[in-house]
Amino acid sequence: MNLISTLKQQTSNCIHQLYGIQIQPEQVLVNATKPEFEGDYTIVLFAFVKQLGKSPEVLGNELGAAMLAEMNGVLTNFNIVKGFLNFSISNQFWFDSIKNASPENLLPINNAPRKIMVEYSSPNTNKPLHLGHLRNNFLGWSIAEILKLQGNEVVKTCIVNDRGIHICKSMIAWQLFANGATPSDKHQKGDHFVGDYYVKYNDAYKAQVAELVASGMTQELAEKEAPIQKEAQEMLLKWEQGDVATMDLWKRMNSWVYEGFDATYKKIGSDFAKTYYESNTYLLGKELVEQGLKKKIFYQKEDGSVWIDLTGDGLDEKIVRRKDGTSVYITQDIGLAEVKQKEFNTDASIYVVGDEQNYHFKVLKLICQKLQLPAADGIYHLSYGMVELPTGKMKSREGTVVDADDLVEEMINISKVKTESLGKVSDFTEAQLIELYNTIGLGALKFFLLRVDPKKKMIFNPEESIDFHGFTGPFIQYTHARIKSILRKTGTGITLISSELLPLEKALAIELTNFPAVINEAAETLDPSKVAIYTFNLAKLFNSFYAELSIANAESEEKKNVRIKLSILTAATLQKGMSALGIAVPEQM
RNA sequence: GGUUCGGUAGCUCAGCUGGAUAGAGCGUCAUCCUUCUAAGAUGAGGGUCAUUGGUUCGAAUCCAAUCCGGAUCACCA
Repeated sequence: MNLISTLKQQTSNCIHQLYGIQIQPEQVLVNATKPEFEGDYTIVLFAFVKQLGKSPEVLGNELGAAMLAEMNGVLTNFNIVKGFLNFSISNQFWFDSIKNASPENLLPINNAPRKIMVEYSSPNTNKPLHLGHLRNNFLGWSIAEILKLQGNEVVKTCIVNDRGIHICKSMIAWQLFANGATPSDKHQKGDHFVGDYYVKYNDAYKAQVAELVASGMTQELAEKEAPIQKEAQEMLLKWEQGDVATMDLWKRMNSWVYEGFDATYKKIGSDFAKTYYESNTYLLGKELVEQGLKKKIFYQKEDGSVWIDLTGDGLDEKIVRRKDGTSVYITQDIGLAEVKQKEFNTDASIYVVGDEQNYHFKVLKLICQKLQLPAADGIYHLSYGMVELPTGKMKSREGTVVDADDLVEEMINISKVKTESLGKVSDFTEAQLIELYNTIGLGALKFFLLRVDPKKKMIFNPEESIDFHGFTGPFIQYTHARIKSILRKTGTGITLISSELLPLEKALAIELTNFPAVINEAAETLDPSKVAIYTFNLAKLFNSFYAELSIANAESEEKKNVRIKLSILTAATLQKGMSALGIAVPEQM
């Protein structure tokens, strides 16, 4: 148990002993004492003043004395300022915490590990990945890692939206405009190649609509009647009927896309225990719709389409099968939920999907519950905000998307230029340099996307390149490399006897003990930004410590050893924290 | 219009289970490399916490109303 929990528990115990009143430990507010006051931790007394009928002064003195007796050796002193009870922690306590800690025991202890699925990435096969997908991929990966660090078993999965009208659009455009060209003919990544035909489809569609409107048709009707649109719809129908030629083209174009995706995934470090394809799950979805229809959970309209009425739950009516019998988005997600649960039998299933689909997941969970699927209660939507440009939302049709591959490449290039200009790695081999540029470039990008609260939308300005100073990945990577450099010189074989800690040493010791709590909090709130902020603060604190106090030339051997141990622990904690964000830390940079 | 998320320094964001004088980073200005990696450190400057009202010993934080912005309420996925 960490010190803060102990303090809460003891406060609860002491109040019970003194006044016979039960206060839950969670109700006790323990803060780090503000620097301008004496002490390390503060208990806020106001909350109990009324309940106990004591003045803050009296309560503080009685409680303080009781706590001091109870936690003899840990607490050395207390003082009261207004309603704040400040405790000083003994030097020995912090010294022991440094002494007993090691890179192997940094993580929280989990007595009730769970099996959790994290589904993320979920691309469509009609366009390449963009900046928004990167946020998704990094978030999904990071959440999985954080849950693992917390001691859970994690299964990473991906659902590929490989079917549907949007794929048919690319296919139609390819048939019409490609003259049989392939990605290798054009020296293009397959996902980019196919994405270009999706754009071509939209251009053609727009042109046809404009033409029809010019000939006197209403906009609304023109949008329905555009010939290319009808072709796409027919193709979807043919696809669902298993038409051989259509299936062949579909498989061929998808294989191009997958090649492209694989290259990107490899570069950014995304991986999956299992990849699902919507083309495989939608049929089960249709089957579940059939069952739901029999159980009268769904109902059929006159035109043959199937619906569920969720107005009783404060939502709307929702279609689950079209009148032509084809399935919609939610149909396949119902099937997928069932398939995943059968295959992995997880306690919870986290879907990393943008907040534009909040409604969809509300509906999905509700339908699964009504169908009494075992997966239903474990469904959790990790909703994240869109990445926007200063000019507004990214729109593929208007050419304002930031392409994932381009951005990654650019980041790696910038890190190369910066590294070369600093000239600190002249002893690296060519292969080591390439690895380093990747580590720093991706580190900057991942940290940038993970450092903000997932649920908030964020703004990315392509004009201003992502920073390498301050609250950034490279700053933390640099701090790590710097520590490693020092440790290479000082060695790490040390024995700690005792030492009076200086303020900066103590501050570092305190911050280090917070790591398990941070991991737990990030895991519970599914929020990697908590880890990003913590690692940044730790690195910053170390840098102040480093600037102020010499490690190799410390005042005494004992001091030197304490600082080496603090350095070892800081480096290990930074490494673990960054790994939770999917970011590697170099030994030298 | 319903639902929902947000509005904190010039910019990007923390802080939100109510607690002491609201914090970082970037940018601006100033200082520090013959001494462990300056991708660093130290300091200065910068705020009607959208607005109004309420709850309370105490509100950026909770409640209500209003204003502004996003998402969604699709037979797109």
